[in-house]
Parts: sequence; C-alpha cells; structure tokens
Amino acid sequence: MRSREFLGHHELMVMLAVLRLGRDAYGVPIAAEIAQRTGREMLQGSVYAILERLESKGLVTSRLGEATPQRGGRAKRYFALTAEGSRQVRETQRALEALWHGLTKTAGAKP
Amino acid sequence: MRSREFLGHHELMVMLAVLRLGRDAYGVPIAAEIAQRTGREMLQGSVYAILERLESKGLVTSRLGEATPQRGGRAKRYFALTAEGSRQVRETQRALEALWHGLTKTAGAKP
DNA sequence: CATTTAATCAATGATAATGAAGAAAATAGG
DNA sequence: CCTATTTTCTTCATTATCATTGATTAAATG
Repeated sequence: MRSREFLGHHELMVMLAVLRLGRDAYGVPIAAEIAQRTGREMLQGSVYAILERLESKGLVTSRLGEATPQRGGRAKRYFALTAEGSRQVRETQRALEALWHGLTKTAGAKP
Repeated sequence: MRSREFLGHHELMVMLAVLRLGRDAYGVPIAAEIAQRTGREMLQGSVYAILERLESKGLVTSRLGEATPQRGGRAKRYFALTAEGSRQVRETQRALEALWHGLTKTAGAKP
C-alpha cells in the first residue's frame, strides 16, 4: 500500500465542511460552506469526486435521503465522517499545528 | 492558467519548515523538521521535488552556499520564501482556520 | 578509496480541476 | 391530467498537477 501519510488539502477541507454541516452535509451545501468560509470557490464536480474518494477509503459514509416537497427537491446524498475519518482529520490538524505553532506572527516577516 | 486555488498540503508543510528554519533552511533539515514535528517521515526526494516546484512557481528562492569544513560538507542549497510565498502561506492558513474554527473540540464527537 | 552529507533523477501513482451532461423531483400551462 | 420546463442535485470524462519511491550522482573529508 502506497500510504499517503496525510490527507490531501481538499480532502481535509471537505471533511471539515462535513463536520460543520452535521446532518445537512450533502454535496451542494458542502461546496457552499467551503466557498463561503474560505472565500474561494470549489467546484461541485471536485467536491463529489473527493467525497467518492473519501468514501472508497472508508473515511466517510453516505446515505440516500428522501425527496423533499419543493421544486427540484430530489433526493440528497448525505455524508458523515467515519471514526477513522475523524481520526485522520484530528491527526492532520495536529501535524499542521505542530509545524505552525509559534509561527503565526512571523509568517510574513522576512528580513 | 489553471491556478490551483490553494497550496498543496506538502507544499504548505515544506514552506512552514523553511520559515521555522530561517537561514538554516536546506533540504536535509527541512525533511528532519517535518519528521520531528509531525511524527511522520517525508522522504528527501519528496522534499526536493516540492522545493523545485515551489521555486518554479516563484514561492521560494534558493541560493547556493559554500562548502563547510567537515566530512561530507558539500555546498548546501538554502531556501527562503518570497513575498508571494509568504502571502500564500498566510492565505492557506487563514482558509483552513476558517473551516476549522470552533470545531476543534467536536472533531471526534459523532453521535 | 572509503565514507559522509547533500542533492538530483526517473518513473509511477494518487489527487485535483474543469466543463458538461445526466437524473429526479416539482410546478406550470394547456 | 399530462407533458414541458425549471430547479436541484449528482455523475462522468478528460486533463493537469502533486506526491512517492528508490536509486543515483556529486562533492567534500579521512
């Protein structure tokens, strides 16, 4: 197994968005949450591709919801993190913060 | 231009390591710093590949040092962030923290 | 010439970006 | 009713970029 040691950047972002959205985590709002919070757009095609990859790696699960009574209210596919997914998110956060710690203020100050 | 919107994960880590190391930022210690802080090894081949890519994107610069009077003390190639590199590091940090903010404690609590 | 430290290469695999197309549901107009 | 259109959500195909690996080259000293 060619184990990637860390989550990809976008993988992490998608998982964080899923966490934030809780039971409302499906494709469209996930992309919107990322766009809104980071200020940069992430195309839906990317989001879905990432979600599929994450699911195939066992980091998220999905369940199909029911249609809602509103125009265009077709069934949504809801996502949630698995235990392993949560673990990897924490682990990645930890690794980044370790490199980052104490650096926040100097990150732009180059002599 | 097919502009990646965010730095890759490893790109970010390498740049943070360069910042931490300051004037001692060359290949070997960069890899060591990452390994030590994150607890995961990053092969030197990877580090150099990433540094080259970053340089070609104008996010880091390099200068060749002189040989030092010690066994195997061949000339080192020192790296530093450019202004644009610093900017992108800050920007990526900001984006991640925005998604992450307020979530640290719940990142493992799934009902 | 053996050893040490540092840097580079070549080849492959994994991740991400993009734009468009497809599928399911609800309203509207006849 | 019933079918056409609109809305929302998802999937697909293609191409580009990023990352991994292990070996190799290079330059210095003992």
